[in-house]
Amino acid sequence: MRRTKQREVILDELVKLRTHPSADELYGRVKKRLPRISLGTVYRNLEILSREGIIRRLETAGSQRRFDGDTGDHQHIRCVSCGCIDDLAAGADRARCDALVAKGTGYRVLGRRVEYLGICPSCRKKSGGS
Amino acid sequence: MRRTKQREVILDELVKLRTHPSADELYGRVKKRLPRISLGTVYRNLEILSREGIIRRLETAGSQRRFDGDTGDHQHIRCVSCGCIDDLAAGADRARCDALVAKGTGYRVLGRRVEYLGICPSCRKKSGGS
DNA sequence: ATACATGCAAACTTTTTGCGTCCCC
DNA sequence: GGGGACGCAAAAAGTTTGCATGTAT
Repeated sequence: MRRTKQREVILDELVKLRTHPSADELYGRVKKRLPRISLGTVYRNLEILSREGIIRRLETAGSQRRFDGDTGDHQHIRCVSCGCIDDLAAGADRARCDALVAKGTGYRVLGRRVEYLGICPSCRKKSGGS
Repeated sequence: MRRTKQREVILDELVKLRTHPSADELYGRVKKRLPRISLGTVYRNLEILSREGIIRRLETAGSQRRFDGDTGDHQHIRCVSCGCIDDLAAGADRARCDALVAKGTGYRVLGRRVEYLGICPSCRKKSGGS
């Protein structure tokens, strides 16, 4: 992967932002340092960096995709009112965990969303994966 | 809420589909029964029905929004290969639960995604909610 | 009768892509 | 020097909206 000024600044801004920005929030930040950068370049680099495992593409709801410069194992908590996303430490317990999360983040916890990820039976058949 | 043929057919198709369709998959189905219906009507009704709590708008990743005719408490499992989404019974345990889910669904379970939902401190301040 | 819903098309938002030029290795 | 990356602009893809007309209550 080639090292360009644009890629470097995009990564730098993403890592230091900690707010899980969307592509064009990040574009706004980066443009202050590289006024001639294009939004397409931001998208292309976010795509490449996440494919390489250097950043993480968040799988959250909402109309825009969000990105995270922290690839460590952690979950998120999202405000249903303003949509902001904060980090949560990796471990998690269950019912009583809500209280811990609330205490740790200051959020009023309304619920949690759990979605399993896997390979469905028909895709397993196609690719032969066990 | 007024009872129209369009709304009725959209709801009927969504409830019987069980595949968590996107708006335009549903549009395709509904159009077989009401050939003159427009995609805009499908979107408008999905919005109204979910606002009324009659259907559920799924908060999953992916570029398209998906809808669920089953509003009962349950989670989902999604195939990272083809993107299909299946239902999961409400309860869930943890590590050993992966095996149960795998056995129950036939999926190869790769992981789970947990995201808490709540009201962030700054929104709590604004609306005064405890 | 009238307020709400529909069909259609245009507008919007977010993301992707084609193309000619540029620059990192 | 060559291939990946860039900027720009157009295209895609998904969703929302304005408006004139239709229809459920």
